[in-house]
Amino acid sequence: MKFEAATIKDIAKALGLSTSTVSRALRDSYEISEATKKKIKDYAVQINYRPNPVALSLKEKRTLSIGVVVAEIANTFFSQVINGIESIAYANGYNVIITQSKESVEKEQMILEYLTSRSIDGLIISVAAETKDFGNLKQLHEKGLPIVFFDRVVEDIDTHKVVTDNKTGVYRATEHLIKNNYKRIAAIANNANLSITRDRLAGFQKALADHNRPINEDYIKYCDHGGLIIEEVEKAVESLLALKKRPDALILLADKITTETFGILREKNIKIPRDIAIIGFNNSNYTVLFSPSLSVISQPAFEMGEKAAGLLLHLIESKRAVTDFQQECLSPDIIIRESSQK
Amino acid sequence: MKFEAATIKDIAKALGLSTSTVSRALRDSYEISEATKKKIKDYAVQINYRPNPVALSLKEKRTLSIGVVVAEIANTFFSQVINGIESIAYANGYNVIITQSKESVEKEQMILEYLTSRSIDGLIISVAAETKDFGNLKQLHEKGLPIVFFDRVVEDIDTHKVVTDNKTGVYRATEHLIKNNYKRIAAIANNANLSITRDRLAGFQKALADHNRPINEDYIKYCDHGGLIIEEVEKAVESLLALKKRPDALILLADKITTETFGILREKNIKIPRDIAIIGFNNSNYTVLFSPSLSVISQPAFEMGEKAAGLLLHLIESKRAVTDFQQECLSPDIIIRESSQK
DNA sequence: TTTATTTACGCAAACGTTGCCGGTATCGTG
DNA sequence: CACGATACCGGCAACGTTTGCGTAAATAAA
Repeated sequence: MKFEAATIKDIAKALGLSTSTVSRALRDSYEISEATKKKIKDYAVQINYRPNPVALSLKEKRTLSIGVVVAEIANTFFSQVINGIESIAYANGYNVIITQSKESVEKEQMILEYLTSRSIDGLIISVAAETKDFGNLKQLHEKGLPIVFFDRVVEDIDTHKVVTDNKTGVYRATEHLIKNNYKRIAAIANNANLSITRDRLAGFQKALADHNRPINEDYIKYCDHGGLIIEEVEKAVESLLALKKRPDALILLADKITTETFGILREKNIKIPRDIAIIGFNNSNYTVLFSPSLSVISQPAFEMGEKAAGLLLHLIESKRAVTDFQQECLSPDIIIRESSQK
Repeated sequence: MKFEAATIKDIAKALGLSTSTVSRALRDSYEISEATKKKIKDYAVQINYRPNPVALSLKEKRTLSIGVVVAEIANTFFSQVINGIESIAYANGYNVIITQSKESVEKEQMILEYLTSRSIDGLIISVAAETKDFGNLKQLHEKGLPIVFFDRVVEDIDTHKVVTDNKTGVYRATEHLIKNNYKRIAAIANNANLSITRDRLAGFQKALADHNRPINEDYIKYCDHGGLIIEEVEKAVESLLALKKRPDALILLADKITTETFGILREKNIKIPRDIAIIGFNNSNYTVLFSPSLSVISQPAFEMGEKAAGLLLHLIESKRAVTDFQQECLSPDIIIRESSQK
């Protein structure tokens, strides 16, 4: 099954002209007479001619498309970021290729392989939870591929980054729990590799320290796949519940972990917030419909996408190598609902 | 900022060979001596050579990528379908370009313009709610672009289609409401243009008829943007609530409409299911966490994606024009929870 | 009328790759 | 020793497009 489209050659042949004349006419060159231009343009419309972007890319060495790698598009946070990216990209004539790593280092590697072998002009990425070795990303960056990180950034690659102020966000959320008189606050975090995990835990521990609470390592659990595997969340929750001094509040440091923990606690018939209070990261607008309604730390996802795309386009279109990289840090919203107050 | 990658020419020049020799060596042609092959391959590894897919595409007239158009990736149903598509596509060496129409006919048009101007080998699409005129899709199809429809299909374009058995699903859901003794059952549907709207309403009306219930047009409301605009859902709900004979049950015929109606009713402090029962399409796994938990019609989304991708790849790779098109019809799951029974 | 300038177009190369058609050694066979 | 066969490699064209350069004809200036 073939899908043959009209080319500039077809037009040239049909009209007895050269391809260069046709090309120039379509681009409104002054070198072509009005009469010829009209003839060519009319015929182009008639046969519904579209320039071949593949040929253009080969010649211009650019594809006018940018690659986006997220953990999972079903995650509301990421889909909102993508919406932000698209809004800027489309407005500037760029297309967006969306891909998901599913938190897998192998899949991420595959995706990068495909995206970067010259089919994108730049990359916006939030790295997979599993990934420890950023050698290939670093290599791509050194070779000159414009990269912007968002959310989960790689600290030792020097480029633009867009993040939420995770530390402050978690600090305030923890403080909220403390002020509501919760005594034993535990945290379930994403993979310890991730920048967001470090920042969020830092906020958690600082809040505890500032309020003279002990920091107990037993009260911090990790889900290495960001909650993508339900069992790891179950294991984390159960090990917390099994503690002799059982926590009376949980702070959940990743979107998927938040909703899954909620589901697990309901399943176990543990009353929220009476038995255990919870607050956690989440960008879904469904959480208000939960029972009890869920207190969340919500990130300015759309804005993050816009910012990241803006920075990337700037990188792509700047003639000379950029050396002055910025780290945008946006404030999260803390939305207090029923799940975190008695 | 440039991102220059190694080419076959670079290898040829460095080793004093011709590009054709290098090309053949890399593809393990018998015409090249083992010694030369080794030299070339070693050097290729050393400079991290990757074939340029853009050049390949131009030459081979195929891109090994397929385009996917959905209404909104944030919609769980669509993201599950995408996961299904990806699983099949990747396994067959194809890449997937994900795009969203946001139910807008203009955006859909733009996307199709980009995707089809020779940068994809085939298309999987669920059309936007707004779209009435399928002329361009039809044209693309006639020109030979392999297309597979899923979910929202276009009846008068003859190609493979993958759908849920919407009529039966809604029939059974409506029957469930009837059996639970609900008397005045209303429906809120998506745009009347859509195939799914027709099928779902058909199931609704047949169930009513089969149980000797009157079919009242006032009890059917439409949201032309599939619930993407919250106000249209509010308007639909309010006009139903304003009826002298107010409905005691709602059946919601689109994913987004379901969750939004739920939110609106809660906002209005209308008790579910005491005041009004609801059941509706939705694929999110959060609905079980709602209060009350939500009864839903859930579609086999992942499987739909797999099927659609399989059919598309078959279309793409078949040598001769395919004329025998099939319509796969998968059964939905009806999950009864608290929101639809007293 | 001759010369200079403009107008309007064609030719060819290039982007990176593959494949067809060659060609030149080297080898084996008679 | 002559011949064909084989092994190994290069040249060229092509995919669709743009662009620098060349050039003929048409027009303007002298």
